[in-house]
Amino acid sequence: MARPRTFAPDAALARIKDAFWEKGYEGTSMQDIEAATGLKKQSLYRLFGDKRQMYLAALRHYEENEIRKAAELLETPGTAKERFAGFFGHFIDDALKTGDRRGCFLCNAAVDQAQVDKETLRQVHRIMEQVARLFERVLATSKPYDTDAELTTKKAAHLMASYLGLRVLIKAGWPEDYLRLSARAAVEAV
Amino acid sequence: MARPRTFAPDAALARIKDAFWEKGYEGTSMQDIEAATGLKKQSLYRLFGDKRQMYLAALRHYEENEIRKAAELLETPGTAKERFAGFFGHFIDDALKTGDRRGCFLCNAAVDQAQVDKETLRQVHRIMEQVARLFERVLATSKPYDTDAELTTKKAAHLMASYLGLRVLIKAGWPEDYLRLSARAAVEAV
DNA sequence: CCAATTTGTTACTGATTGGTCCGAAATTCG
DNA sequence: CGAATTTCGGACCAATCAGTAACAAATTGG
Repeated sequence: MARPRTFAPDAALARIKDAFWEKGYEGTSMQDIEAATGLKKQSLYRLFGDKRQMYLAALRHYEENEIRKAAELLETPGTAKERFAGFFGHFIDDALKTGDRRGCFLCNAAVDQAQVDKETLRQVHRIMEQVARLFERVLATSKPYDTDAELTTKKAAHLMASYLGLRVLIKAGWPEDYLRLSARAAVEAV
Repeated sequence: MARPRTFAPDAALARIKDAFWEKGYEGTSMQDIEAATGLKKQSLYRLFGDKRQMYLAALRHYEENEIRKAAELLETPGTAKERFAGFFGHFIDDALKTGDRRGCFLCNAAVDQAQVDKETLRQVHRIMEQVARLFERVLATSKPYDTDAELTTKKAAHLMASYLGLRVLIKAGWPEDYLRLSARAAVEAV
C-alpha cells in the first residue's frame, strides 16, 4: 500500500559510516553524507533521525562489521603470540596496501566525540570492552594458556593500548619498519 | 609611536591551544577562540593569520610547553623501568585528579587533522619523532643501558604506541585499575 | 482504476561558519 | 600639543551549517 524504498538502508549506513570514519563528526556535513549515499536529506532524516543518531548508527555498523571481521582475524590456529602477530600485522599490511589512513573508527570516535557526547562515550567504551574480552579469550585459549585472571587482564589491557597506539602511529605517517617494530614488541610482551 | 597591544601574544596562544585541545579543529569556532582569549577576531587574525595557522601555532605551543614538561618528567634518576613508570603514572594521576580527559593534543591532532592537512601531519610526525628519540635516549642512558640500537628503537616504538594508546584509553573512560594495568605491562616490556 | 500512503525532490529556514572592512580609541614620537 | 600609527570593536559578508515544510512521483490494496 506504500511505495517501497529504492535503496538498502544498511548499504546507505555503510556509506555513512565511511564518511564519518574518514572525516570525523564535525568534519562531515550533511552534504557529504548526501553525496556519499546518493540519498537526499529528507530520506536520511526520515530513516535515521538527526546527524548525531546517524553517527551512533555508524558506530554500531562499525561494531557489527569491521570489529566482527577483526575478531575473525584472531580466530586462527597457533600460539597466542602467533595469533596476535597476525592480527597486528593485518592492520599494517592494510594501511600500506590500500593507503587507508582512516585509522580505527572506534579510536577516532574516542578522540573526537566521546568527550562531547556521552552516548558516544558509552558506546565506545562498551565496544572497547568487548574487544578487551576477546583479547582475554584468545590469551586463555591458546598457548601458553594463561590461567591467572589478573595477568590475562593485564596483558589484554596492554594489547588494547598497543593496538590503539599502533593505529595512531599509522595515522601519524610512521614508516612501515617502525610500525612493524612497534607491533613486534607488543606481541613479544604477550 | 604606536599603541601597544594590551595582551601577551603567548598567553593568548596558550588559550587558543587549550580551546583546540579540548574541542578539536572543527569543533572549535572562531567565536570559541574569541571567548577563550578575550580578544576580538580582528586582533586574532592580524596576529596569527587564519584559523589553520592558529591551529599550527597551538601545536607548536604544545610542543614547546607540554611536551617539554613531559620530557622533564623523564629526567629523573633510576632505572629505565622506574623512569617510564613515573612517566606513564603521571598521565593517569593527572587525568584522575583533574578529570582532564582532553588526552594528548598531539594524538588528537594525528587523529582528527593529520589526515586533512598535510602541514599538520608533518608537524605531528616531527614532534612524535622527537618524543621517540627522547625515549631512546632514556633507554640508552639508564639501567640496563641498552646498547643494541635496533632493540632500543623497537622498545621506543613500543613505548610510543603504549603511550598513545594509554591516552586513548583515558579518553574512552576506562577505570583507574585498568589504566594502571596497561601502563604496568608497557613498562615491564622495557 | 482509484484512494491511500510512503517515497524522493526542491525550496527554504534561521543560525552559524570563517573572514573582511572601516571607523574610533589610544598611545608614542616629534 | 598634534600627527602618525597601531590596536580595537562592531558591523558586515557570502557561504555553509543542520534541519523542515511542502509537493510530486510511485506503488499497493481495495
